[in-house]
Amino acid sequence: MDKIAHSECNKLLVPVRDALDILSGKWKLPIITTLRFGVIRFKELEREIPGITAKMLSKELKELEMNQLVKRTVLDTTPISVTYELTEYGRSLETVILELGKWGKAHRERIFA
Amino acid sequence: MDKIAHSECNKLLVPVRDALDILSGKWKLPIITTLRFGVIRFKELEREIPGITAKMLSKELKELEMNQLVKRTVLDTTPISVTYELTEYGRSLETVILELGKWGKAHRERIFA
DNA sequence: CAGAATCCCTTGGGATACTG
DNA sequence: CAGTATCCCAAGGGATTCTG
Repeated sequence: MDKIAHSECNKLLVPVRDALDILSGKWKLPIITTLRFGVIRFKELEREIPGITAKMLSKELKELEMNQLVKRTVLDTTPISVTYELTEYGRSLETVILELGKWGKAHRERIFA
Repeated sequence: MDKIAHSECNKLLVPVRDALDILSGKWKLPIITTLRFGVIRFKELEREIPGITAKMLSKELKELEMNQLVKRTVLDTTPISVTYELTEYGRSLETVILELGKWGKAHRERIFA
């Protein structure tokens, strides 16, 4: 257990934390997976994700947009409507989510057995 | 956006959440990556992970042990010492952590550019 | 040494009401 | 419709003290 180990350890840890932060929280995952189905309006998202409040939805979408994972589009209707969709980049999360799901599925089977 | 979509969505979501829960929190990741270096005693872990308190270390190790990721061994010394190590199963997390790290690294480069 | 117990503060997130 | 503002509560986690 030396200092070298630590600095290498941290080099690994920081990006892992970055990825984890993006997926963390109660609602990021439901929002992302719902957006996999296409271009969806705010209200529609709110209805599709049981239990979420407008406040949380708005806040999480803003974060996802800042991370370039989601694209926000304002439509000039009356009243206005706003749509959200995954960016091409956002879809790159699919791999890592699938990997998490694979491990989680195996884990679940192992623990309940 | 129909009901079918939702039930399939949830089938995916639950295991992903399971995996995420295991990695979540401030200290699980540092603990796991530190344990990659071998069999380590409680106090030594506490020293190796800057900022962690005994309370948090104890609590997180207990959770990891419950999930069969970590093995706890009590040594009959005076005073007693307790060692922790990753189980073979615990090492299976490496793949998913690496996957997260890969995405996180690319993301970091994308955002700061 | 290896923790458990206690106290306290900060953060995540819910409920409700309001606005352009 | 698409949010924002405010208030509030529960959980996560830190500091300190205590024990076998």
